[in-house]
Amino acid sequence: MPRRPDVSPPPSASALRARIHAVVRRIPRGKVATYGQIAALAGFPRHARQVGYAMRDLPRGSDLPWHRVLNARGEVSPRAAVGWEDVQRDLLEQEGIELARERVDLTRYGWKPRTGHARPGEASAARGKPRSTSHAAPRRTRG
DNA sequence: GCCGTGACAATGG
DNA sequence: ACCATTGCCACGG
Repeated sequence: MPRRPDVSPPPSASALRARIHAVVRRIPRGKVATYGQIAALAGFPRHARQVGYAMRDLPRGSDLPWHRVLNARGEVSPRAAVGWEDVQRDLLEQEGIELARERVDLTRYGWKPRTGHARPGEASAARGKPRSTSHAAPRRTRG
């Protein structure tokens, strides 16, 4: 067997990254999700930061809707390369997502993937609740 | 294998 | 509501 793993397919993307990508890809147009939310949905709670790195390492021209990922406050997170923050905001508005004072109202544009059976009406009730943004499992704190 | 870094998050003042 | 501090974790040098 001739040499093999010369340029082997180093997933380069750990299972974690692959998982993150899969979740980000599911964010519907016109909606946004937070880093912590993505991490939790990917099955890795408290790995919000890793989501940020995964986004940062995305190749230019990626088909992932990376612009729909915001921080827990509904803001565009600052990154190393300046200038892209405006690009992200543009992409968001392009989808009809409003930014009030550089901020997106998560209660309105936040993506709520069906986890179980959320009834309508509960949504309005949830508004104003001190949601820990940790989603699903409060486990521990911070993350 | 230890140390510093970082597209995050929660808490307290 | 804003700012500073603390906690968490994978990754790279």
